[in-house]
Amino acid sequence: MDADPTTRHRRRDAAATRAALLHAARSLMARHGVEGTSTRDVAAAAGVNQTLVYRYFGSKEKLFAEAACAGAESPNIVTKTPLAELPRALLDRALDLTQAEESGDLAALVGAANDEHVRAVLRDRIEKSFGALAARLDGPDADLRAELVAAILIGVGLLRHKIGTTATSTADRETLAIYVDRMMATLIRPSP
Amino acid sequence: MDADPTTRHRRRDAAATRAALLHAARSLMARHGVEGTSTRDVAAAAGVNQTLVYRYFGSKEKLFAEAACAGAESPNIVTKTPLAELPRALLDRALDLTQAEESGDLAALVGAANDEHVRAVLRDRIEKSFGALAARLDGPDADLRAELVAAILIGVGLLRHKIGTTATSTADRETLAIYVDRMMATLIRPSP
Amino acid sequence: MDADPTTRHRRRDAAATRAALLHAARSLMARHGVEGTSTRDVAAAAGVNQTLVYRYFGSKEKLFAEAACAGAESPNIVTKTPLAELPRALLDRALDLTQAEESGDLAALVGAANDEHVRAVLRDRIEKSFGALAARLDGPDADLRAELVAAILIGVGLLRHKIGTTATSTADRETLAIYVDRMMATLIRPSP
Amino acid sequence: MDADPTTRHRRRDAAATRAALLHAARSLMARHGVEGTSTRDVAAAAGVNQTLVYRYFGSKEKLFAEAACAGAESPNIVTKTPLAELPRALLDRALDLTQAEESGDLAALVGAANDEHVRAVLRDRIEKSFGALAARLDGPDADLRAELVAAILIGVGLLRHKIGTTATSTADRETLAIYVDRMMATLIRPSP
DNA sequence: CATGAATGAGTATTCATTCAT
DNA sequence: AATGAATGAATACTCATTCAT
Repeated sequence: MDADPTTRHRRRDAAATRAALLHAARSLMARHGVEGTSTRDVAAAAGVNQTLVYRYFGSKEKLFAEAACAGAESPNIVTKTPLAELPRALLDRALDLTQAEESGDLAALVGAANDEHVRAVLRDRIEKSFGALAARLDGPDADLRAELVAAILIGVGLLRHKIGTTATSTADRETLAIYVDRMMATLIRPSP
Repeated sequence: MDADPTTRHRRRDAAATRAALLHAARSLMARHGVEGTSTRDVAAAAGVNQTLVYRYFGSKEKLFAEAACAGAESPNIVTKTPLAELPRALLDRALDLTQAEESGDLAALVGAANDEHVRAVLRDRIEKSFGALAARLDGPDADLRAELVAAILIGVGLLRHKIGTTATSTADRETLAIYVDRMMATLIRPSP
Repeated sequence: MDADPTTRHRRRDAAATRAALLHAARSLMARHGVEGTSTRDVAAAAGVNQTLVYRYFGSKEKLFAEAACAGAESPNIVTKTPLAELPRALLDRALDLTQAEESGDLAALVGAANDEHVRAVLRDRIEKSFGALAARLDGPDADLRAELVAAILIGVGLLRHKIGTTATSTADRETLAIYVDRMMATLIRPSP
Repeated sequence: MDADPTTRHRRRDAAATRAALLHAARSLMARHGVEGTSTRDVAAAAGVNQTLVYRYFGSKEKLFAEAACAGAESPNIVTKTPLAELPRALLDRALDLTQAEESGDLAALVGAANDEHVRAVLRDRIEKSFGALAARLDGPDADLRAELVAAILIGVGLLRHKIGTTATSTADRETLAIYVDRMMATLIRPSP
């Protein structure tokens, strides 16, 4: 598919270039934050020319804003998983770094959200995803309780993958799941 | 006696200048992250000349590393508060923005930790503070459970003060305390 | 076709820009030394944007190192000129300031060599150029005698063009040639 | 002489501090040039406070200008040494690095003379020292011939101590003296 | 006499961004 | 569609210099 004789310069089509830039942006953003990542870094990681950032996204800020939303299109976990299994499902997703880089890990994005645009995108994204969870919760303060589920994921994800405190980083997933499940259960079950 | 308008040069008080720089660094770091804050910004916020950053701290990185440590000297809450009252005490401290800026709010620091030096300082700080809590916990995985207490504070703090999701930002403190208390209780009480 | 006043951006000619920067660097370096010349000065003298120094050379040091090399590609004088005529030929070249600025005058470079990188380049350059002369000399200490030929050119060049002592600066070239010829003759002729 | 009980802060008297600064300035200037040496470097090398540069010399430029003249007060070599022995005497002085740093080696100063003030001082110094030699020379162009004696010292000194070309750096002094003697002889003897 | 505190202008270097091809 | 050339504003950091004690 690279041998199309009509393309000379064009190894990748536009869509692939865009996607490569978004992927690189997400990955670098998780590690170094928005301000700590240059458009040159992103372009280099994507293997394309720096100016294509501007061709496809208009500005650095817009690139990162779009990078922060992309991947949020699969909130199926939140809406489809039986509530009893939800904590474990969410934890698995949060701890799967590969998927995290692909689809934009919540904790990584929160940790990188020092840019107001990114923050706005992220706010919307969280409210939409966990708003869907709130709709499934009985009892009072459903919105708040749903957001607190997100808070746990964010806190655990940051300690494990960004700060790297010993216990949280080295705990095996099963052990971690026990405590996360207990914490989230207090939020998901209707108040006693 | 500080308002004498005839002085062109600032009051010559090394300790006060250092402290002003640290305070400004902590405040800006919480809002814009380390990479998003310039030494000029810090100096301007502190009302002192930019070069004093270098006179007193040697480099931007060292300034922020020290800013991330400072304030950790009061872990009395963690060690002295009765366990039953600890969740509320920790939450109060985390939500008190004034004190947060003074003494280095945990969530704010985590959100700004895109710099490896800052991360290292923060890791040590968390492990020391919450290691002291772990020592008070009965049952297995005390270290992990203590760190998860920190995770909750970080998650809630970031949602409320940095991302600003609606429910968490607007919840009154009493309501928030109910759920935080329940979550933390599952960690603090010996496992059933 | 270079004088079109409607172009805001300079003519896009990478080779010309590089060359202009090298030329400016050599010229300023001769007058103010490496440490005394800023990249802004160089860019301004070349009429180009300062950042192009970094695009084309990577750093100030590399710019000046390359400036110190360039021009050494014409050691034909040393290898081709009959030995009897060599002193005059070398003197003419050393006193021709126009050519000196173009191709990197020996004395000027030596006078500017307070940077270790520049010194290294210059050392190699002198050893190569005057090593070729040594190969043509009969008798003992050929290498040393060849380098002493260079020493004379350096000493005379510095006194005449940099320090500006009266006699050496105002002497006409013919008179100077008499004495330089005598001095060099003692080096070039096989020892008696 | 340090135990005077009436001095508290004053380890060195004013004259000693001045001298220490001049000594340090000369030494650093020879190695890194004027522009490459900061007043802080000088003060540190002299073991005194940086501001004393301004107390004693008024400015960096004046410090270095004075450093460039100091030490020139012993032109006895030029005036007293029998002409036949002069080349060797001058060479010995030029190659004695210890004395060079103390009294301001000619070549080192020339190599550092990228500052106009320093150049002016140096010009005067050379013209005075070697003007005294000119007065002893018979025949035409005495001034020029005397300056060319200086040129040889400068060229040899720079190659040997600053650039470090192999032959000149490694030659033993006796061998070097042979050729320097021959070169200078063509200048000192009345023209044939 | 000596020193630490403070300053503003400058340095090398990198950034996001635009132009021309 | 894609690329190299060019730009101006910013960044971290250093300098020579002055003030206050």
